Amino acid sequence: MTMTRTRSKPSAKREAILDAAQRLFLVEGYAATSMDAVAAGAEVSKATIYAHFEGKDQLFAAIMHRRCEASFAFASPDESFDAERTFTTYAERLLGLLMTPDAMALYRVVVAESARTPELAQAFYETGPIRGKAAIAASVACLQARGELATDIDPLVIADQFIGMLRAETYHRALLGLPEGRSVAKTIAAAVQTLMRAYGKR
Amino acid sequence: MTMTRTRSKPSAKREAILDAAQRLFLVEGYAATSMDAVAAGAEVSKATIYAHFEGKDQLFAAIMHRRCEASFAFASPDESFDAERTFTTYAERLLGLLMTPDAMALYRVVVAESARTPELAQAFYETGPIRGKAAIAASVACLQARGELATDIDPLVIADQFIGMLRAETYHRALLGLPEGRSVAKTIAAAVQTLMRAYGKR
DNA sequence: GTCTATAGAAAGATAGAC
DNA sequence: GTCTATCTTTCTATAGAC
Repeated sequence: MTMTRTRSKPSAKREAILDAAQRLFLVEGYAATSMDAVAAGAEVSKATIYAHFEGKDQLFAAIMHRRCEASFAFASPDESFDAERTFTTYAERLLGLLMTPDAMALYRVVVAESARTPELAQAFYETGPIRGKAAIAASVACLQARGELATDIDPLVIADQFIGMLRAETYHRALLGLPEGRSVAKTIAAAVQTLMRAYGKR
Repeated sequence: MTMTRTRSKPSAKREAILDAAQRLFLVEGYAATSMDAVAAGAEVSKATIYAHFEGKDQLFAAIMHRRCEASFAFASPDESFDAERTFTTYAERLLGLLMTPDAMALYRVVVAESARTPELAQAFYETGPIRGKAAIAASVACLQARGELATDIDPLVIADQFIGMLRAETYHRALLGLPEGRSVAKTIAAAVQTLMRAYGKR
């Protein structure tokens, strides 16, 4: 009752600040978001923000952690699926996540700040991409053990290549705010086909 | 002799401004680079910058065009190469280009600004990535015609997937400023192998 | 913890002389 | 075209009352 650790008590104001900051950072970007705007959005005074967070940097870091934790909670496909269906399911889930406006906006800001704030980029990479990749690699290893995929290739390499193909043209255009090129469905189908032709055992 | 079109006369001051701006934008990022800093770097007054460029936006756009034109001048591999060697050569040239600190810094800024300046992202995409992709797709079509690659696949799809695999983990980590994971050489070898296993005709 | 009010610095852009 | 000097705005951060 006497303790008041900053992190443990999610006061209403604190949550309001986080919500407003998330909305603004992801829509406007880091530099273009002012603390005044966050204060206005949270209907809170600026001084209150500084009572809860050390500064703009820390506030953004808090947002990023929150988003990554929420986003990359990644259910694996059913283990009874064959290789093709496993890949397809992963692809749909991954792109469904990555193509979210929020996820793309977060990624834009992380990329932009990575040159000046490597810790941020590292935290992002470890709570985000690495977990997705590990999940896919684990499934690949499982499929290899079952004899559905060739075994003379590192599961991590397959996972990287798969994610790379999924993040090619279609995702890339969306990230840059350009009109859609190839459809997501075609991108997925093509990536799955390539991996199956290269490493499938049927 | 009487004409003084802004673009045609590359005055020394103008070049100095562009050089200083390029260095600063790519190292510090767009937002973190002030016009004062550019002026100081170019040893020129701020007013002179505004005499040559409409504002910060236009200045950055000029930098980006200059870089893209210079970077993506992309020689195709020898036509006598087989598929494997063609892919490998492209991969080395492409990653040699993309992994340049300058190229990564430019890409970071373009990504960051794309949400607020779509024209910039579009100009980048068209002077940069699209040209690289078209060059690779053309070579793929040529290899298909020679019977070295399967013909039941769109050359553009192969080009996209190839670039995607090359830009996966290794490049991605570098972009985010993280320590190197897999080596560039291994990434290239693995991507070429996957494409050859899937679509090679030997 | 929360507010009002403001400090203090830095930014983008321009006026006017030469 | 180029400069010096300055305007105006906006930003992060804080002091001090409650």
